[in-house]
Amino acid sequence: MSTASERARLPSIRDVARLAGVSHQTVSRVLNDHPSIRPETKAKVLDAISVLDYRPNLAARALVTSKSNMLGILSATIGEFGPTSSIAGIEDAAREEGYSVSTLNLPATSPEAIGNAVRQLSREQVDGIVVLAPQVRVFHVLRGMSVDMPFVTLQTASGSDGVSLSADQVAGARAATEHLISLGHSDILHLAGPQDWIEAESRMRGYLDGLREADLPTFPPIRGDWTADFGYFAGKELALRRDFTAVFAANDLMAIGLMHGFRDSGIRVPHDVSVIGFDDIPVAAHVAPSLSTVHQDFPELGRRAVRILLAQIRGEQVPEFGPLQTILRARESAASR
Amino acid sequence: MSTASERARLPSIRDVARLAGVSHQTVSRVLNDHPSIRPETKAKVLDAISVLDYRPNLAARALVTSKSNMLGILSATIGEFGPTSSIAGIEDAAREEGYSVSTLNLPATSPEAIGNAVRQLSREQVDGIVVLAPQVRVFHVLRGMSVDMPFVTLQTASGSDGVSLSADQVAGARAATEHLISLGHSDILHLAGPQDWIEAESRMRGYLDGLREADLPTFPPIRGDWTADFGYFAGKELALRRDFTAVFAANDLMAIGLMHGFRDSGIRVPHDVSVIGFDDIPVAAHVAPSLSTVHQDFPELGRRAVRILLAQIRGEQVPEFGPLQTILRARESAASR
DNA sequence: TTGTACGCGTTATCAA
DNA sequence: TTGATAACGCGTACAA
Repeated sequence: MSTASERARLPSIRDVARLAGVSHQTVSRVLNDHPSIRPETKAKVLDAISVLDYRPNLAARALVTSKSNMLGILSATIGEFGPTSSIAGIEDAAREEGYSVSTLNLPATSPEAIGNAVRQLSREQVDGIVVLAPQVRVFHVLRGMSVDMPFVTLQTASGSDGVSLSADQVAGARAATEHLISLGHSDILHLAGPQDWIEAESRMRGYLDGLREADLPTFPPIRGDWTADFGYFAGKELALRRDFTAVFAANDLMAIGLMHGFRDSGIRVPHDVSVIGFDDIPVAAHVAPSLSTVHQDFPELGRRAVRILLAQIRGEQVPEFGPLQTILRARESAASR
Repeated sequence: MSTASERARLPSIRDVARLAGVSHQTVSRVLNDHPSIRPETKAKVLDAISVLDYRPNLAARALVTSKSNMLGILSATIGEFGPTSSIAGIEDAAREEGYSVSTLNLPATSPEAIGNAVRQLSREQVDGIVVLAPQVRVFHVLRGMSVDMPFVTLQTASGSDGVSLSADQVAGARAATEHLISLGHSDILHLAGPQDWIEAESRMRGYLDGLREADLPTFPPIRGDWTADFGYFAGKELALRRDFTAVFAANDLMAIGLMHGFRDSGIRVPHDVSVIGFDDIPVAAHVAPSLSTVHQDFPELGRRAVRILLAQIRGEQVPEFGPLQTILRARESAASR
């Protein structure tokens, strides 16, 4: 039985050097692919490394280089499908590039909380931060506090000149709206996301653009909170006014709740009212009626964010991505009048 | 405009010492709450710290203490609701205790992949690991390779003597089964999770226990993959045999897909067949018919894991938690015959 | 109660 | 191509 106190010290670069019969500095050069090193020396060193199962101490390396090979994720989402999928993409892409990932969930979106979070991440020496904080205010606070570190936001706020990217939410929302229009609907409501959310704004804009283009009347949006529960209550409320034949919900969860509310109020979807959502969550195709929605590739978004961030960190040319395509998935919940 | 090259060096412990007129060691003592230090000295130091906005360099600290104040999460799940919610709980609890969190998604469950992942985390000097790798084989590999670090698994494999915890899956599954029995069903199928998954085994055992207790016939389980798509195809298949009146699906996603498959086959839920799921995902209450299921508190699971892990790391008494309660949520999809 | 000297494991600099 | 030496910022041991 080995106890903690007996635990042997891990081999250091000097142990490797001793075994290989070189200086520790030569070992360091091998580790960092330094060009000028004789092949046979390199072989000896690599040999010693594998014999000792040596692994460089990342803390020591971070100390001297003041680079941690670590990326931070600053997240202000609770566990929704989209952001969660993007985070997986971020982590995978980062690991592929040899970076580890430190995740931090914002407890609040107050400027102080954001400041603390960034400071914490900076204390951890992360080389860059990916921000998944879809609230507009987080975005502004971040810009205001002049973070001394490269960072990328996954959502594009309007008028942002910083580096950021996103799927083309506006186009997707517009496609959803146009789909409803093409089915013959002219009185289309929008069940929007919360006031402060960038995505909510984009999707609402797409909705407004679509209607305006078709010279159709717009309605003041209903402000939701992304949850299915809210959608349900909205459905019950909307059942009392019947001045519409279709609803575009800003996400699938609200759309599913909405259909439930309609169902409980005797409104049949799509017979009486058509519904379309956004995100294409895994159950969208399986609810009754199956939910028309707009698909987007969340993990790819995360991967792109990492590529941009790493380019910034390394001082390389920042890649230009076109907007990530969204795909309309027409299903049963939206039908012609 | 300040460029990277001009970026000032962050203040070090010596800068603080100089400003406070003490030695860097005294500053260190203040930072670590050393008992013997004169209040006025401490005040001077704290003052200097705030003037300089000094923050200790974590890499340097990690180097000298060989503790990183960082926890690792080893995850082998793709983005399902349960594990994702638990991860959020882990992160929050860890941050509250002053630990940062490094997440690593397993690309595969092969022994090599697991070994690499653990080594990577150990290179990062994490002080402990929370394992969310619900596959039995991951569990075994981990036990076999004698990890030189404290670790906790979120799932309890049968016969495990290591530290681990989980909600009482067996009891929950049994409650689900008994619910169906109490509704008058006697021919109850089980749509199980994948062979290798600990949760799948537990839920199946609960199913079997429930039926055996009631002296009812058991059926060979159908092995699914947790996805709604699989549930759908299972529904279409099962529609061809009508030797059952109820199905217990091992998770909500499969249950929802299953109901879809039944619907497409002309089988009405719950009129012809009752269905019950597991997990209580956010849409469960809103699909049609609303899905009976078993609720569990995933974030709390994560928090408990952190508490256990930290106790191990600190050499404290490891807290004993009772099994996390599961709660039956009876809804429309399961009805009496 | 405080300070000095040293070492943690690595990379950078300069000389050989 | 290689090696000696000096940092990096902090905590620990010991001395004052």
